[in-house]
Amino acid sequence: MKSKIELYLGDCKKELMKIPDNSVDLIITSPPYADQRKSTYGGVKINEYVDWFLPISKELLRVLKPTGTFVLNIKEKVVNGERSTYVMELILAMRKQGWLWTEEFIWHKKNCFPGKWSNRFRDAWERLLQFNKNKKFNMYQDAVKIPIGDWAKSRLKNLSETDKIRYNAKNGSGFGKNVSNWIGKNTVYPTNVVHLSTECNSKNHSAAFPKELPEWFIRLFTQENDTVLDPFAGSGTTIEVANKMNRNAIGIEIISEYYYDMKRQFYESKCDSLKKRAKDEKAETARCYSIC
Amino acid sequence: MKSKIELYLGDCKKELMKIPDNSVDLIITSPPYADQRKSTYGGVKINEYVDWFLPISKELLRVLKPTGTFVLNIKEKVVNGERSTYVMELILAMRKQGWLWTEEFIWHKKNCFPGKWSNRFRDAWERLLQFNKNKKFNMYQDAVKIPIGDWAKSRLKNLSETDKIRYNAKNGSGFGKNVSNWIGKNTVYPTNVVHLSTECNSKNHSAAFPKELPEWFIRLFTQENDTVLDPFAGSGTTIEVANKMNRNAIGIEIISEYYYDMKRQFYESKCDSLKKRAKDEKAETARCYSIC
DNA sequence: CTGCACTATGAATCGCTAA
DNA sequence: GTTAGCGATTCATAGTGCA
Repeated sequence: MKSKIELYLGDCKKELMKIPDNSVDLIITSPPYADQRKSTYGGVKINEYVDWFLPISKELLRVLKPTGTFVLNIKEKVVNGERSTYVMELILAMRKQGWLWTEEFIWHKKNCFPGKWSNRFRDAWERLLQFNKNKKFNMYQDAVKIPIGDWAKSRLKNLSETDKIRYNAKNGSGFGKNVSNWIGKNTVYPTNVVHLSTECNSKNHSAAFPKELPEWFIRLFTQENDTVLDPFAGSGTTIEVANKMNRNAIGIEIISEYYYDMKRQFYESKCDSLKKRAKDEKAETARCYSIC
Repeated sequence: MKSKIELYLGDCKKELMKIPDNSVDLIITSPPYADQRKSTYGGVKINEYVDWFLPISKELLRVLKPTGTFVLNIKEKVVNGERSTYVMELILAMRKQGWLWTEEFIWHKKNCFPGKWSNRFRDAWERLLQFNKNKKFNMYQDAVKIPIGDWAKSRLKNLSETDKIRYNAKNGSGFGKNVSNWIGKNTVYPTNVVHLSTECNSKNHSAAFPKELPEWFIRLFTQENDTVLDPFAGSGTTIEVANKMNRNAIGIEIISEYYYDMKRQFYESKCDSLKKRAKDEKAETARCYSIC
């Protein structure tokens, strides 16, 4: 089964209406932040941001499967020397709308934007807000396990007698451990702090969304042939990653330049792979060209 | 000039009234989180938390100098599968009270609490909310610069693959115990993500945060002989650090056991230092003992 | 005094059972 | 219905003691 790509050109509030109820497994997106990227998106004003986003999140709530997850990458900007509060207000409003605010992951940016100000340091993190429809949702934790820390190598080399049996914490918390369970273990589960670099090679689009970010959440919250939606697709990072991971991808983009860039990109890559296959199989390449 | 320690036993809402207006340069504290530490602090209920805290923050606003800073360490817990929203509601309420919410630092905990659940990962971060009275406040950024350059570069070059995955940007976020050693070397300003371990002391009461945390903010927001206040002093980590850094320290603690522990601790250390000095100067030690 | 082995434990969370 | 208590689960770090 081949995974599909669907692209829509237009305002996502309207385009989302074309998507059926309960059909998407993961929504992951980085909407235009308030009052930023004015030159491209026209800029949503800070005090209008919540009102602007709520109709969209309402549609997202409709199209998401009950077991699905919505990951919202956002960070409030500084206004008049203060962090503005629209993100917090948005969370409160979305909960009233019916969303569950399950978790807040932190994206710790390794190489954050340079700069120096007298009253603040560089901003090295963004919010990755996890919303769900139900308390029960799909999560595939084993898909994102990471290598165990170096401490384990020396720690697990020689086990004491107490290590081999269950050790119960003395503080009465009921917490204990059995270190010997860790023998042979090479990987552990990550935490809610995601630690990635920003990408410098972003093309025209100003969003610095490294591929690893959607990749991590796609692995965590979907399986193959599931459907991933990015209602602010931009240059199409999420769509590209989802497709490579054999997930069906739906992208909506309001700016026609980005939309056509995506079309070209995914056509071309599809074309390339057809060409390659055709060559490999020594089949006629003409058919490929006619498709492209 | 010798730095002073003032300790108060009692509810900080009342004890704060003894402190004059505009007299404190830095407030740094970690109040009991909602519904946590029940065994010691009785536990403040989530839906009463904002109402409980606002009278305290009102007093804090009064005692803080116009150029001063308030750093609040807090993190919301999970309730019914959702992150609770009381911290966000507190921020919104404190802004109405007159506070400026200048910044949110992230404390990325190196050794977070273990555990495994089907629907979430371990929580590895806490909020460090920075509030101010005015847009202009004292900030001594040079005091917290961290090293970069040949040392960091060569260190980074030789990382193994697993190290690369797990590497926690020492160049952007960490800060060590001997920052003074690095003066003269290549240094860079840190970011708004701080990366520290929780402390694993085997003392009677667990310190809420590692010494490096108040140390960092005291360096960043105060100079010698400034005044640091911790209205939830607990075992006295902040007080101890402030005193060692030659800042005047004010601590308030409601639990008499902790209060008397602090008294004893700071008496003893004062006594120890007097003893030492007396020995060094070959003066009579009897005077010291009479003080203790 | 350095290095290694080993101990202790930390603002946790979920699901079940009992009242 | 609702709440309160208990068992199970888990990783990385600092501190201590000894060679």
